[in-house]
Amino acid sequence: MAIADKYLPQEIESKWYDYWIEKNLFHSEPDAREPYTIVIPPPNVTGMLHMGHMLNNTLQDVLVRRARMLGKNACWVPGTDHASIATEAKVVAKLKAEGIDKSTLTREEFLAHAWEWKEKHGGIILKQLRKLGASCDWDRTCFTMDPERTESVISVFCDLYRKGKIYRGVRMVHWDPSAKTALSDEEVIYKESQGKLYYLRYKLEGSDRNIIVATTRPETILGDTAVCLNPNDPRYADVPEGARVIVPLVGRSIPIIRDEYVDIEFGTGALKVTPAHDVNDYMLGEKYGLETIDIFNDDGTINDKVGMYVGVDRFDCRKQIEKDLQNADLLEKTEAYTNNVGYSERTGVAIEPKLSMQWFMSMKEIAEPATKAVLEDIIRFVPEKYKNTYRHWMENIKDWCISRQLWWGQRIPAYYLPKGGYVVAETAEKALALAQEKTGDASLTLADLRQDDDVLDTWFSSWLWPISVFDGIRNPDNEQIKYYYPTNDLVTGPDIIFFWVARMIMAGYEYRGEKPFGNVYFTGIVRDKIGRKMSKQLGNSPDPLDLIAEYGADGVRVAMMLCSSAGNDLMFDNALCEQGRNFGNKIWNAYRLINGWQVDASLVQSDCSKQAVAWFTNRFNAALAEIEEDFNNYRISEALMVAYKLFWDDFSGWYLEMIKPAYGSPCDAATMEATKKMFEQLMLLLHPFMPFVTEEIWQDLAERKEGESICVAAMPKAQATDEVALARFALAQEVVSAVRNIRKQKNLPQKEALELKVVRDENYPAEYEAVIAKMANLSAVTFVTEKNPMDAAFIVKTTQYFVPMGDNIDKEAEIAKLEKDLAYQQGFLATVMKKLSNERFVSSAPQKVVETEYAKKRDAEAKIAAIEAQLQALK
RNA sequence: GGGAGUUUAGCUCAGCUGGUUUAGAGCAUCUGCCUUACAAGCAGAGGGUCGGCGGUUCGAAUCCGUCAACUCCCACCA
Repeated sequence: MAIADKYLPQEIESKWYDYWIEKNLFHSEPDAREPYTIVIPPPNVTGMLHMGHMLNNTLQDVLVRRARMLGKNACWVPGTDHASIATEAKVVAKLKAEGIDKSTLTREEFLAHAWEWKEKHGGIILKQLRKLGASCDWDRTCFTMDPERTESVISVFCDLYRKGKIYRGVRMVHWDPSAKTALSDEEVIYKESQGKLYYLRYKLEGSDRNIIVATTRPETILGDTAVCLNPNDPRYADVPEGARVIVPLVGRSIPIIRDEYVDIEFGTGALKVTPAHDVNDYMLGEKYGLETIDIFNDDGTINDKVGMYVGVDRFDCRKQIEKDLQNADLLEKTEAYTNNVGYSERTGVAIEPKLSMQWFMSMKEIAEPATKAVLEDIIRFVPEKYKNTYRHWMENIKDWCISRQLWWGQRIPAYYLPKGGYVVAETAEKALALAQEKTGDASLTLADLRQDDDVLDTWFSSWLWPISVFDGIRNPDNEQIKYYYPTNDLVTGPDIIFFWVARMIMAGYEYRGEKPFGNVYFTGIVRDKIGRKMSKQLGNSPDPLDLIAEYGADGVRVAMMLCSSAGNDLMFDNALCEQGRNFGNKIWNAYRLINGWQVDASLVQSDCSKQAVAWFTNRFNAALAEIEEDFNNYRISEALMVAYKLFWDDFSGWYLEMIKPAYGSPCDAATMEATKKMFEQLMLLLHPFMPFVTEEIWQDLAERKEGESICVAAMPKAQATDEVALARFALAQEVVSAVRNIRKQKNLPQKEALELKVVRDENYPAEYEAVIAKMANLSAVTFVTEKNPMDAAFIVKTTQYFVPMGDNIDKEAEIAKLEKDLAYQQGFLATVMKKLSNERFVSSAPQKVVETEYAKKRDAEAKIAAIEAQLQALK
């Protein structure tokens, strides 16, 4: 197979993905190896890949591919989430567009449409992940609403019910009038909204006096059942006990109550109490036995309880009431007011607090082991700062409203009896048996039972995900769950720490007695380059598939990794994709270079090549150690940057240039072999980041058998490095740079070989002389003892070097340069001396630190002496 | 209202338990090169009183206090 001249990622990427799938390289089954498991955060089944997914799944793939190459049995389980509210909303909208109203359909008819929609759009996102190179075990693809997962969810519901952890009751819940369902606390997003504060006149009965009440929601006066004053408010001290007021417009007489809950400072110190539509009012209502008047229909329009504004939407009603109050002279004034309003996370409409019958799960007890696990680092959060957030939420956890008034989802397995009461069971048949037992009526039939209409919160199925994907709920002792659980890493966004992460931990301890994962890596939010969150409305989010088409998946992956440090938001810029693609191009061309060399077996390896091989081997190991350390700390972008520089600067910029034969000349066998070996190692190292280009080259580097792949090749392990040798080589690199600099300044062509003279001392890297000679294009290196006035000079560490310039020397410029350097060295020496002349520093600083200061002093002094000698020679 | 975090070069970020040349990287910028692997490149250069002020210390980007700006989370007093 020949490598193409031009790097065209699109041409290799789909080829290798197909190969990996065909050879079943991502499939995992339990075996003797150590498992490495990740479960994917399941995206919405009908969703499309966005930049957040891109980031998240690239990270997971890097971790999984690396683990696989480290010899672990890597298993990445993919799947999708049924996303009940979001999906149901989409289906309702689609039906509406076709002229079908959901309310005209039966549950079964609606679900048929929903499944059809799911079949049509479902799983597109998983196809898109393949383009990215995601090495998921596709045979294991799960869906939160497939039969296995559904059965698990229902069995957990029944189990928790039997344990007394699930109960049903009327509570004030967050109501979404668009989706017409209750939501959990976590599904409400509070946003500052510009509104008005309305001052309404409530006429005191049997008096001319008005009590002025300030409210942001005048339409709720329809549901007012009291006005509350603070008992310590002197302004109302004269209002008699048992006094009543008239609700404006409505004309209803309601009592005045007194409670210290009311803030004297706010508004007029008088609060209208609407127990059906405000959480705090509800509590007051409970305390004082007030009537509750629910004035809204499920869709947020006014109902017929009061007989006014019937059928009017809540926001239209507010406007109308304002006018009507004004006309009736019951509106004292209005003023601008900013307050926090809750909105539905899914549909975006303003939440209505509403009293309703819902199912809840008590959380306090189940939260305890889960809190402990994170605080004691049994589960490690990366970055650690999220431990605080987690702890705070867990320690103040509230009961979870798990019922939703929707159809798309797992239907609650509660069955109501004809004469009241209900039973909970996994199946209708079991429910019937229970019902017969409970009522003592053996004649009951299935038709007599009515199943609860509600479905469960989507998170009530995804919280089981790390267990349910291995069937660990239904078959707790099966081989799969025993082998793969607990999983290793979870990669997700901090925005779902409560929705999902916390609850999975709780489910893990409740149903496995063990953590669900060892580490949680929290990604940041993908923003555009000026820091705005990427959103559809702003149109600032690139389509990941377009990016892949333009830059290749490897390039986009590199882009994502380059700008992501754990827990920090990342400013994404297309320029990063360019950088990623350029890196692929660099790798490609480096390979083309060595691939083009002829090997002459009779050639003896040059000194330069020998030195190059030894050095790069050393350098590679140093980088490898760094990368291992970075991975241990989940510093993925730093690991990539180390590998990037290793390949670009050290390997391509230095090593290849050192061993490169003259144009048209062959390479010796030893160097060629070593180079190919190193190239292969580099490909292995880079493979988790750039799976496609590395596979293409790896396949070409040697004869491979059918079915072999870099995916399952062994990752190199760091060997000991010789730091001293690396430091000595760095000196040689400095010499080369200095000579190049002289060339540049004197405008000398690269092709013209120069002579280098050295005042040799212990800091001259003689062992790399051949390298210096080749890289700086030197005709000869000679040793001298002093400077010739016609030489250009430079110093590396303490060693003086000269390049004869003939008549090309610019004395003034040389002097200026040397004097600048001298000033710097003198300044530096001064700071060192300041420390050393401080007695307290010498006596209290550690010996080692003092010694390095003395070493700096010696170096600086030697350098200054050398510069001064050169200056003198010039003058 | 409570809590957490951030602030280092034009941009994005490293800098881990204070001492390793008077602060690093990548990108961008500038200069010179179309040198037969790569112009998606090569060679070189410039660029920061580490948000402000104060303190601890022999020594502070690093620890403490304080102020400022920004971000996020939680709570939800109409």
